[in-house]
Amino acid sequence: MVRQDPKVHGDLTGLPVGLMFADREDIFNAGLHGHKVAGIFGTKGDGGAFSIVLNEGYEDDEDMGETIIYTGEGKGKREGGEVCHRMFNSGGCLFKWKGQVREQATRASGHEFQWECRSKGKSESGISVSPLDAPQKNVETKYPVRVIRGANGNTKYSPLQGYRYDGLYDVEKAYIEEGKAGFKMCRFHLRRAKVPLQDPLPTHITGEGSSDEFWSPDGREMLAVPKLYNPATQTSTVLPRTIEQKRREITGKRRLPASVSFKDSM
DNA sequence: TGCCGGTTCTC
DNA sequence: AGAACCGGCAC
Repeated sequence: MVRQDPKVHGDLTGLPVGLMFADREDIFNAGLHGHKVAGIFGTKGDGGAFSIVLNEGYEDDEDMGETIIYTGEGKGKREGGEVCHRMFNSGGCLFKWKGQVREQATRASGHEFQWECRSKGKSESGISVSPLDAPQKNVETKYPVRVIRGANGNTKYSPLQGYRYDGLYDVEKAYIEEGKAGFKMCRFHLRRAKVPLQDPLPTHITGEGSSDEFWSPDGREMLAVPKLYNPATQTSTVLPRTIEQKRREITGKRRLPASVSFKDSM
């Protein structure tokens, strides 16, 4: 298997906008994103992040298509020096504390532990965000980041299954702010890059996700069915019919707000 | 939904 | 060694 170097700023050859991936492993094997779990790949030393995966890991995320507010994890130190921070798959309720993940996670379901963390971990000096501060470097270097959206997202810009490469975004701002769970969070304002000229952002026709028409990756026509990339063969194929059914199942489980209307999605 | 094993990267 | 927007399966 030929895996492209993920430590490249910008597009990768043969991986156009709109291309779908089955899971994080395929994204990794293609070289589009250099981590199998983490959402941000790249460090300050790399000149900034190379790519990010947007998959609704944090409740503070806001995805507006052309613009994105991406929320990295906040981390703070308590007075005693213990480090506590919010875990990515937590729904904002679980915490990791001095390696005692499970036990503390259970305790963290109560308000007391949350308060203990948030109240003691506020000082700016106590905030450690590496490597989540990588996008701050992108603001300086102007390097865009590759954005991959996952199906856990809850907007009309999210794929209905798997993951999709949505092209390059510029990092306009990067700062630290207190998130909804009371932690200092790294927040990045992303805007879809104009240069180089990119294919249109793949978007559902309806806000309900009842249609799966995406823009084609190479042209300007609409595709009835998106293409799935196989890193092993380095080929992309139209998704088979059986997955079409699965897609409908996923569609039924989507948590799109009732306020989303057809008009909103245009 | 919750628990837990596993992989890759960076320090 | 520690941390990260997985993935799978049990309950």
